[in-house]
Parts: sequence; C-alpha cells; structure tokens
Amino acid sequence: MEKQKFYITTPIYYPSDKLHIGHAYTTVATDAVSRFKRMQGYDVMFLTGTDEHGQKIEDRAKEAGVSPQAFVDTIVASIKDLWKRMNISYDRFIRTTDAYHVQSIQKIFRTLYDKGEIYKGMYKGMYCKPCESFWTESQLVDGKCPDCGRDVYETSEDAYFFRLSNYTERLLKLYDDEPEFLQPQSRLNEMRSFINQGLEDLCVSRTSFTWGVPVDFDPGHIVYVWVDALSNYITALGYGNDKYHDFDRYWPADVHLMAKEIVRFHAVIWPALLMALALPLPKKVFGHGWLLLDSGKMSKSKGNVVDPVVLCDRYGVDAIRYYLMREIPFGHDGVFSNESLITRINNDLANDLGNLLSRTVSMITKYFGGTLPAARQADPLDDNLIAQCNALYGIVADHIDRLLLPNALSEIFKVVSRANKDIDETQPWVLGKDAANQPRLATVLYNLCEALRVCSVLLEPFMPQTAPKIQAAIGANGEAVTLEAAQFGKLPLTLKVTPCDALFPRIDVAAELAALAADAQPKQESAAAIEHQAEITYDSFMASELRVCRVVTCEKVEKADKLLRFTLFDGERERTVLSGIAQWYQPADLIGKKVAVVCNLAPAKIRGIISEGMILSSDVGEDGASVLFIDDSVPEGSRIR
RNA sequence: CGCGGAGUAGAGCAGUUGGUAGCUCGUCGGGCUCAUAACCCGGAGGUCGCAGGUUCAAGUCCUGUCUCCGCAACCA
Repeated sequence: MEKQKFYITTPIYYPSDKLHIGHAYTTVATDAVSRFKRMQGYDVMFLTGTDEHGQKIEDRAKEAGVSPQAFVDTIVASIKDLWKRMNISYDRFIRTTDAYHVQSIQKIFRTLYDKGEIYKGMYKGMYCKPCESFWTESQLVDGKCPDCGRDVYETSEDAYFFRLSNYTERLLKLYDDEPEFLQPQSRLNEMRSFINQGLEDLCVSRTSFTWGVPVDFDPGHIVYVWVDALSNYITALGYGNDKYHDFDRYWPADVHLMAKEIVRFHAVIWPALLMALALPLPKKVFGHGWLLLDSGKMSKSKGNVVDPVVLCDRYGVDAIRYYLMREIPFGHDGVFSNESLITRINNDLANDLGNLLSRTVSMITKYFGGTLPAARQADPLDDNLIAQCNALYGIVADHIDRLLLPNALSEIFKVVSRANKDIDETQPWVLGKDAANQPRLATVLYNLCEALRVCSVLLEPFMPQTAPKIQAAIGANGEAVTLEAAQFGKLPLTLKVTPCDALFPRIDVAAELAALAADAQPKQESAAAIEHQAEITYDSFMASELRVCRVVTCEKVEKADKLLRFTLFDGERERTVLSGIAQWYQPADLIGKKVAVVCNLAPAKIRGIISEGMILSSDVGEDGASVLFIDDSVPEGSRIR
C-alpha cells in the first residue's frame, strides 16, 4: 500500500537578523509533528525557508556595505546552522531568491494578471522622501514617518492590485464550511470579524525598491511580499517550475504552522490567492501564541531577544526543545523565563525521567549483573503501569494530531511518574534481599524498562537525542523502538542494560540564575549601540527655535491611545501642540509645568488637529518617554540654545 | 473608539457537551533508600474578577460591569 502523504510547513523567515527563540519555537513544533508523522509511516514533506526580498533587506545590506544577496546568504547560513544544531529534520529549504522560485512567481503573477485577478491601478499612500518608503495612514506615528519621524507627503504611484475584495463571501463560506481550516478557534473568530469589516483590494507590487522579483511584463515593478512569500508553499513543490515535481503529490498542505501575527495573511490572502489560481486550499492553518518575557514582548529593538544558540549551548538541545513544547500551551501566549526553564529541566528531565532511568539501570546491574533472568512472577500491582503504557500511544497520537503538543508530553510524563511510584510500591530493594524473590524482582525491573522504552519511543519526536540514549541503556533496538512497538512487552525477557551518564544533570538553580544575571550585564552595555546623526553646523542647529512654554491645558485626544493635546503659552500667544506621550503622563500632572518646545516646526495635522510645534522629551528605552521639564523660574518664551 | 484574548490556591496553568474545583512548581509534615540530596505519601492554601439572571444544579450558559494584554495590513 502506498504511504499517505503529510505536508507541513513553517513560515519562511525574514533574514534581516539572526533568528530568536520564537522562530525556534515554531520550527521545533513543526519538527516534532513531522518526526511523529514519519514514525507513523507517513510520507512527510516538511518545508521551511527564508523570505529574502524587500526594502528592509535592501536597507540592511546597504548599512552593512554588502550586496543584498551577500547579506542574506550570510544570515541564511546561520539559520541553517541553527536548524542543524537543533536537530530540525526539514525535508526542503526554500529561499525566495532561488531561481526556480523567482521563475514561478513571475509565472503566477502573469497568470493572475491574465485572468484579471490582478489589475493595474494607483497606489495612494503617504510617502517619506528620505526613506523612500510608502506608509498607510494607520502606520504613521503622529502623522510622521514611523522610521525617521519626518514629514510625509500624500502621493501615488502605479501599482498592481489583487482583487481581494471579490473573495469576501468565499472566505466567510470557507470558515463556515471548514471550521478546522483555521485554528485555534479564537483566531477564526478574529479573522471572521476582520473580514466582516470589509476587504479592500491588495496592492501586490512596488516600485519603491528593487530587491525582489521583477514583474516581467512591466519593468520597474517588483512583486510585493504577498505573492512572493506566500507562494513559497507551492513553488517549493515545483508549481510553475521544473526544479521539483512534487506538487501533485503533496499539495494541498496538511498544516501551515505559524505564530499568530501572520495568521491573517495565511487565512485571508493566501486562500484567496489559491482560489484565484483555482488550486485546492490547505487543510489547516494553525497560529500558535507568542513567547513573552518577564519584561514583556520580545523585540530586537528592546534588545531582550533570547538567542536559541546560547540556550542550546548551555542546556542542551533536547532540554530546550522539551521546555518549549511542554511549558507553553500551544496556541496561547506564554512566558519564557530562565527560572521556569531550569525548573522544568530539573524536575521533569533530571528528577523524573533521568533519575528513573538511572535507578532502574543501577538496580538491574546491582541485583542481576546487568542481565535479567527469564523467570517472571506477575502481581496485580503491575496492572496499572502496564495499562497506562498500552494506552499511551493512542492518547499521544490524538493530541499531536490536534497539535496539543504540551498535552502529549504531559501524558508521557504521567507514565514516567507512574513508573517512579511503582518502585515505591513494589520495593525492589526489599525483594533483592531474598533470592527466592528473583522472579518477582525481575518482573518489576522489566516493567520499568518497558515503561522507559514506551516513553522513549513517544518522546523521540520531541527529544531526538535523548530517546536513543534511553533505548541504548535498556538494550532496546530494532523493532522495539518503532511506534508500532509503543506498547507493553516488546523487550526480550533477558534484556541487558548498559549504564550511562546522567541524561540531564541537575542544575543548581541559585548558582545558575546568578551566572545568567552576571552574563547578561556586559551584554546590556554593548547592546546600547547609539545611532549617530551626521554632523551639523551651528547655524543649522540655531535654525531650530526652541522656547520655554507653559502648559495651559492638557487633555487626552479622543480615539487616540497615545496622543495628548496641549495648549501652550509661549510668551506671546497660545498654541496647540500634540504629543504622543499619553501612555506615560496624566494630563493633570502636566498642567502648569514648563516645557521645551520647538516653536518653528511646520504645523502638521494629526488626527484632524493641527499641531504647532513639538514638546521635547527623551526616549526612555524602547518604550518610554520622559518630558524635559524646565525650572518654573524661567519665564515663558525664553530661547533655549 | 473598533476587533480579539485573558482574569480559577503564593506563582504558572487545566477545566470537552453545566452535576461534589484539578495539575505543575513552591510551602509544611511524614515515608523510603534502588537512584542525579533524587523518589513516594499526606496536609495547608481558592466565596473560580465583580454584579445580576436562567436552572434542581454554573468556573462552565445569558446580561451587565471592572481590570489587564494583544491586534489594527508583513517583529515567530
């Protein structure tokens, strides 16, 4: 009988920086599922890769003084190293700069254009000239360029649009007909309400940068990320190219796995594109949650990203894989902390699993010289452990199919606990005192090995290095370590054990946390690289008219989270100024205070209000601001220089 | 303002179709000695954000309300 196929993907990651623990989280989860499916006998295609085009890469390459291609090549190499280190068993790695992908994208783009699904129109947006970037109204920060904070101009350019708006009904119908399509359920609710707000046609080309796939029938236009990146899931199978020929075999995907913030693209744009191409839709899109830190969300600019390489070096790959898959409910956000990581390693891996193996092997060595005799004597005391071992595979398989990965692990560890408890109940050290009890003692120890074997087989997708270590120690190999053998009684009665080192040495929590804290110190300082501006002249500085103003009134702007609206007295007149500091200041605390204001700043309209100036404040970290208050004795209107 | 999520023992979380409130860590006490000072048992600790409602019965359904978090067109 031909094997059933199973096609699973991670997103293709954006190589503008090294990857962090969140990317590893997505990828480890995908890997665990892939490994399990392979063990179940599926013909698995596990795809991952990198999304290498776009403005940001172009910019980063320029900063680094290398070509975009050289820039991404370096990062991609580090990504592949990371996956190798973490035992990621991907079957194929796609780069959007691969020639075959580029060829496919051009073909797809043209097909959509020929079908009338893509049309040429005008892209209207706010343009920042220094940054050469378009922004939508909602992306602007206080009406300014979110990158550089300068003024933007309303402008427009030729661009291609995908008729996304035509798919509103069909997408809603998809959600109704296939509730499994998008999981977890909460994401489906979110997408449904998003679509209900109305879909606009989607701009799918750009002319503002060149690092991308050119539209082959219209020079100057570059295919934008939607078509370029999302299509990787089919181009990697050979759709529209001759590099591969697996499309018929593997498409549609069984699971697209990703973090929640890109669910929208996979649950709205991607199916719409596939509908436009008249292709089958993926069976499932799953958006897992985020790894949060104690200090809040992880972000590059905050400098609090967690580097998976460092963690793996310090604690071992399997410990990290286990922690990621066990600690956080899949689909929800969860907090990542060194403390919980160490606690997990010590309690689950060292005390429960590692120590179970250690005590089992050592007793067999001590009482039987390492090889069990064949004679047995069963006892009703054993029934519970045996039953749990036999039920385990079904439970785990069910959880993994539903992507409840932490639940699968928790079930496996229930059996580990049960085995530890068995040792107390059967008291092998008592049995060992009387030679007449040997058959009974052999049974007890055999049962422990069986529990370890069944657990190790089911743990293998999660901990591919640890499982074989356990199996080697208890003399399990060949047929006995396959998924089919994940039930009680597959080891030979006269099994032989081989002592091994502790699977997971215990970590001294206090010492480790102290060491981590010490390590983190110097990093903080070096991470604070300051971006310097070009040198300016005295005159150009003096061009700014900075004056002391008194806050006359201050109130929060309706319907805006960040904005405060000030009336300031500058010594001559009152002026209205807006400032995006509402998150950090209460209006009442500011009234009457004296502040420094840029008075000759060109007025700008923000949220429909004209702001005449800017209140000076200093950034505090990535997310914070501190207004520069002037001493009350200084009169309003005083020049600051 | 809109949309989404969350508020359950000190901490972190489970609680499918409503029927005696659970798990992990921590804590306190006990047991055991094969083992990585590991393992096993037991105790303490919660009026399930708040207020109403439906019901014989609600953490679980309905209404209202408060607080926290996230999203609002590409940070996993």
